[in-house]
Amino acid sequence: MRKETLSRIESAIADLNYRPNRVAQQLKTGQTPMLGLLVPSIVNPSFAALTRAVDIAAQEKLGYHVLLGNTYRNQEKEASFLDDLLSYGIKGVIVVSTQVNQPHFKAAVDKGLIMVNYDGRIHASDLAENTQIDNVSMNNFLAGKIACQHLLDHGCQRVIFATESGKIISRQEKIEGFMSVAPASASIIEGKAEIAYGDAEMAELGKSLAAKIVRMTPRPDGIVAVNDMLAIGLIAGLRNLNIRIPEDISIVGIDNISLASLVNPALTTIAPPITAMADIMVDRLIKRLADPTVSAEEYLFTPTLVCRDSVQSL
Amino acid sequence: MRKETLSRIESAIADLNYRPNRVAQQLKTGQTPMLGLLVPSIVNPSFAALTRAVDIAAQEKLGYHVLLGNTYRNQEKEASFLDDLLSYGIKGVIVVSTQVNQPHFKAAVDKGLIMVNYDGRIHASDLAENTQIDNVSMNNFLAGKIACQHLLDHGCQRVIFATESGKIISRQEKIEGFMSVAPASASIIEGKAEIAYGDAEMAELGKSLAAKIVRMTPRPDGIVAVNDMLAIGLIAGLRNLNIRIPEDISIVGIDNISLASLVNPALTTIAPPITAMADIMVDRLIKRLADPTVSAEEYLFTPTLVCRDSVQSL
DNA sequence: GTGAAAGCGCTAACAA
DNA sequence: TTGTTAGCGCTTTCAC
Repeated sequence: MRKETLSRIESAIADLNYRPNRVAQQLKTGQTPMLGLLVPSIVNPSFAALTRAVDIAAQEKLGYHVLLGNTYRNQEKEASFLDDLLSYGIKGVIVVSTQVNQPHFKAAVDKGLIMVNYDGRIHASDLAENTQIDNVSMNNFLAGKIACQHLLDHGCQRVIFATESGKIISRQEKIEGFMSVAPASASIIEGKAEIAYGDAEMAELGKSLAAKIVRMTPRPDGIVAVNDMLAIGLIAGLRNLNIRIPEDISIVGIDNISLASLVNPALTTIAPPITAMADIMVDRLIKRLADPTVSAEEYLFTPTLVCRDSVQSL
Repeated sequence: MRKETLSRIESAIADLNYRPNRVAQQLKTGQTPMLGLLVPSIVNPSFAALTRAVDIAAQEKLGYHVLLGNTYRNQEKEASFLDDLLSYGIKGVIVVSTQVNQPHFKAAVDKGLIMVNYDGRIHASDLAENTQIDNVSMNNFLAGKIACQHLLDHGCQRVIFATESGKIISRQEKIEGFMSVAPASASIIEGKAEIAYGDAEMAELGKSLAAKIVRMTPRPDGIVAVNDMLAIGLIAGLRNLNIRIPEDISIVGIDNISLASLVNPALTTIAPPITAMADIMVDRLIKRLADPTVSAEEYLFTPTLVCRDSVQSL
């Protein structure tokens, strides 16, 4: 166009203080720069950290905003959030720590939602084949294995795995990884948390498991906790019972939430690469939004050990 | 309408699997059931807790969704989020812990955004008069006063107030409340946190202040921390220096984040009534959205003491 | 290179 | 009580 025309337009824009109306834009094009993010509860520090990573990935590179949904592990809330996304014209959603092979998720996919599942709770292979949902998670087997191996390397003889009960796949895989290197005597200790979405229940469970652990004979000298919140509760509970950490018992968590560095002693843990994982999730969504024929895939990320002070030194 | 007509419509709805398109609805009516929420960082537990409270207030009662914006204390991000809200047609926003008398906020209000400020950083009186922004915060003076009084009641003789430096109004008021009941010898100890939006910097500051505190003569026996994260850092730092909490030094925080009950010893703190505060904020937004002539007001909420284990018993 | 017009899916006002 | 239509602000196609 002629630069004269351009400047005429630009002055009109300035004159009228014109801002394009995205709603009209969206009505016309069917596109909106938003993504949905469905988490059990934003108050859980590990979901908060993931939310930040997703927000940055979406916003920084693509100018997309993230519409957050808390499910509080309530199926109706899940279903209604998915419906709302669709009616807002938002077509991409990341679903966190939830079993996405349930009917309401399938229905949403059928209605056109592009979905990626983070930290899925069913076998990824089942997922991709049947449901066209991407799966992104850390290699949980490896996480359990690295954690256990670290304890063994630091002289632990009697290791156990502490977890909430319930057979979701990520827990199962962590346990298998743990068992793959643990001595035959190793055992699993578990209990049921009150509610499964909040922020403190997992730590409360840790406190109650601590009481069980001190009564074990022989007493364990190394614990892998299924996640950091549980590990933090374990530390608090064990210290209350006059167990020294790490002198008497070493503890390794999984997740590397920011709190891990703040507790006393600072928690040694296994860290998933959340920035990279968030990047991939947003990428996949954008890619499949642009071309819905792209098929779902599985992405497995390698976790790393973060050494702090909750494991006895050599 | 005739019930016959109604059923004809309903069967058509079912037939076509009809779902109203909110985007078109919004284009027509100019209304959308969404609110903006601008926080420094969702990873900070106290903002996460507030976000949950706002989400519940908006969703449960009104079916509104919340669009979350993280500013990371970056003015450009603030301004661009406000612009985005406007272009999405979202007209109500809650701005958290930010100085809303800055030009980009005023500009957004001029363009039609209805704003409420939570935990504002300027005098509420300045705000309401000039800018048509509601102000909702806890009575910070009272928080500081209650905290200090609790220490005195439990036999502390040499109390200090620990804070990040910088003269924002909420800090100032907490200090004034503290001073209103503290003995003349009481002092303020402060330091600069590295970054002001994250999750761990405040706790790091606490650790570094701990070193200063042990060197004070006479050594304090009671500390009010400006917020819980600082208090938690203080506890960690002081324990590393072999100070016993609460036997040697008692500590009171402010905020009552969920972590407060998890640290060792569990933190005694001052709790703002965030559910009630979130309810009022959403209410105000809805009310003023419906009738923009309603003028801005200030709401001051009374905090309560939550006793745990970080203050010596009598 | 520029301007005009149709239409996205809905609501609200009006006509039948 | 029911059916029709204009128009929200944009993008896209087409005519000029």
